[in-house]
Amino acid sequence: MSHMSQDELVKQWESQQASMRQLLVEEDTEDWQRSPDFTGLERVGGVDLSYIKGDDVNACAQLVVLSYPNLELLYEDSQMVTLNAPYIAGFLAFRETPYLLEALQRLEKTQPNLLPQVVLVDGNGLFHYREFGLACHLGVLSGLPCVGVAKNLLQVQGISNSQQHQLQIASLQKGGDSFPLTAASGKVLGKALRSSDRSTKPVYVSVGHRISLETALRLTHTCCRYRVPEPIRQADVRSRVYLRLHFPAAAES
DNA sequence: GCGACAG
DNA sequence: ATCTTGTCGC
Repeated sequence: MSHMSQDELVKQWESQQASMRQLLVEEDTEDWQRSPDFTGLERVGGVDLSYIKGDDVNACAQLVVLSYPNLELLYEDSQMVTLNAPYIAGFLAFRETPYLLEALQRLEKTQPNLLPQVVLVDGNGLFHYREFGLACHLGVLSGLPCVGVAKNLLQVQGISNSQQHQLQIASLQKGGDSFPLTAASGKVLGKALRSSDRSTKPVYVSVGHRISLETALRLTHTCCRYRVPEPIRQADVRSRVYLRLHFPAAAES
């Protein structure tokens, strides 16, 4: 395994994505998802990894669980991890998923009553080269409903950061406004969402697993106090604080 | 060769 | 992802 070239590794990974892709569920499967006000939804998870500058292998994996709809912290877990896989665009999941899964498993083992009913993931879901981004990967392996929320546009399947795209962004008037991200095939892979009235730059929402795009969009919007939805923002903030606390010297060299 | 490249 | 201070506005 360690003698594999990056070329062979990528082929291996592509094949794994293709097989897991068949297990993906792109529709609502939960009762709360059908409710106009998400009645029955009480816990939303957020996951993220924070990195140390100039360090390719040490990172902090973070899971938070917030109450819904008040978005108050119910649970958090920070864990230093050693990364095995390199970052290659289109294969982020192979780098990060193992540690996010471990965090979910620790929670399931110790306080199963706090398991999130849906997880917001820092990265794309279906909006991906092969329609199987990090949020899909984590969703299929955990079995939990997942939503992908990316902060930057991934230019895939004919979708590009063109003048047309910029005009569409400019046309978003208020928080909750959105426009579809349509692949060359005609399939809508995700939506660009103006997440709050104050933010100009949209976030890119896509289906991870066991949720429809419309529901994913509505959920993401209702989780936004700022541009980045609160579960992901909290995971990001708290994992950074953890690194500062445990690796204060990591700011040198 | 040039531009893109989630995190 | 990470590097970083100030600045403008409410």
